[in-house]
Amino acid sequence: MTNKQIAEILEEIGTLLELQGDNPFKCRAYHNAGRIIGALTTDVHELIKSNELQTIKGIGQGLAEKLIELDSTGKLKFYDDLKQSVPPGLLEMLRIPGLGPKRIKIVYDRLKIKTVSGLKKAAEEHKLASVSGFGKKTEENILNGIELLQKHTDQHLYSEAKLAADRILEVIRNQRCVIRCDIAGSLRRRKEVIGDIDILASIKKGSERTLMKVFTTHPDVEQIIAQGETKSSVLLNSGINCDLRVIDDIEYPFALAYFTGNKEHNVAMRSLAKKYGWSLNEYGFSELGAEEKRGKAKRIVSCKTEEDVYGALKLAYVPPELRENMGELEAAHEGHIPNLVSEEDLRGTFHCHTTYSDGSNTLLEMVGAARDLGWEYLGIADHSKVAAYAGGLTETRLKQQHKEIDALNAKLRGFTIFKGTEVDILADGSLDWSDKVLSTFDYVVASVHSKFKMTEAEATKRIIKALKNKYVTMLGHPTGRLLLQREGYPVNMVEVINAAADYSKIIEINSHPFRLDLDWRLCKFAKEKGVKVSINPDAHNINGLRDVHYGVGIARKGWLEKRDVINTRTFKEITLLLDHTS
DNA sequence: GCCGTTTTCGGCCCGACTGTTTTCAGTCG
Repeated sequence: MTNKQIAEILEEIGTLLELQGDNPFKCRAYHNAGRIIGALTTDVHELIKSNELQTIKGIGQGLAEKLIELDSTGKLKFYDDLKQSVPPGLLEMLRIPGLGPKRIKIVYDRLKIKTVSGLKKAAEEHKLASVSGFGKKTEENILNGIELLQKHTDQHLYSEAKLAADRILEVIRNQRCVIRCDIAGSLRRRKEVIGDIDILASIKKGSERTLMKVFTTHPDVEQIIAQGETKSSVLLNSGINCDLRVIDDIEYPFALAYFTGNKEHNVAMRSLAKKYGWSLNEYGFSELGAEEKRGKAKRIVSCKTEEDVYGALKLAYVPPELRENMGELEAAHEGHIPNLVSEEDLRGTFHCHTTYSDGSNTLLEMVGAARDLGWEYLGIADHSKVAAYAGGLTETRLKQQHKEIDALNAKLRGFTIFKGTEVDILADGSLDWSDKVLSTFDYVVASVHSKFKMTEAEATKRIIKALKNKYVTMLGHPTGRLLLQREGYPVNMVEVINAAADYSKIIEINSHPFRLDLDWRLCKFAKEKGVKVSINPDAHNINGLRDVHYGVGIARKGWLEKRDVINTRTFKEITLLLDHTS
């Protein structure tokens, strides 16, 4: 059993105990343990073998015993019993914003409601308001919450979908009958949020059934939705739908382009083909007017790769990320496709938390992980003092952290740790650190973490006031939608970016879900205004560092060129950029 | 559940907000 699987079980135990109304500190102990195990770099199995499990802070005797049972038998009786006693629908109900374990327990105990649909019905029939502690407004909020939940239920983060898809792809690719195989669809275009996974494979003739069998019996498959010779659909245990399509190799580049999309890009490609007197579909180019049926139309242009398909239309290759019919075809025609940011370009990142505040890895561990990624620097930005919920630093702790950073920097060769902070922008737009404290940082990320129900004008004013502070380098998670399935505060990003340009501030982009489409447009506008962006994962552990690869910065690289992103510059240039804080 | 200890039991993160109450509980970050 992997650490990640163990971590998920511990987290779930914590949640189930909450739903049972167990001691909140006990619940927290399980959640803590889950987080800790999830961030470990050593396998739990190894720790058990070397008898070191209980040396980890947060793992005591009780948890150690459970982990040993889990490790040796692959099962945990305590967990299985717990699952039996809590209806699975209650876990689903927890995902409704504004509804927590206490109130779920109340509706379950009093009204015997154990599913989201049951809850919805009860709210619609105003049965909830009769329960003490519930009122009209709560009913409305629950209904709104359910609507929001259902709207996003079929959406998945790029990072999660990519991991799930890679596991399938690896198996398919290794089949002897497979000639070529790729991820297509929105996942290939690296959309921040995707609906389902599309996989395309070309195979040797006659092996369709074999491959479909391999696909539908993959260990990650939870349910087969459809199984045919050219297309099969499954539901993965990650909750994501996955389609596999099989085609002849000669059609591969056309099919790959077709199934990658997006739709608007495909339409534009087809109308361009028309200008050359051709018709383009997922099987190839054919003479206009001769597109009776697949295989019958004469293939008039032979293409081995997607590059050939674009080339046939006198276009430079368009990277999947840009295929949105947002001007990329014109750019490809003129040979102006931008030099996009890639993972290899990243030299470091600025928004990282450690155990000094709410991170789950130590400074040293974070630095080690960054070096393993081949980076040249890491910026540490732990929370400021008002963020007590996130273990915000006191000035004493801050001094201690700076001392530790200085000592490490003195030892490290070819690597630099930057002293940063994620300072709270307080309700009135002032900052949570004094100018004196702010002057001790290499850079300052300023973020809003409180009073989310602001009007757009209030939020914008608050942020712009913070940007005026001469010590602020960067605006943290700017678009104000902090969490999955939860509304944040509206911000007038046009005004904010204009202010960022006026005060030469950097705008951070990162992988917070459901605000990423906004970030994409934001990046484009920022570029036009000459505002630099910084690709930051808002990492809370060493695994989070890698999220930068999945985050908007890379995922939706869009028109972002290397020169527009500070993290991709050489170390020397970054220090220059940071200089304006001093 | 864990942790730390003046060692076997008491404390465990806190402030804002909301909607329900009539002084507070639940939820959130």
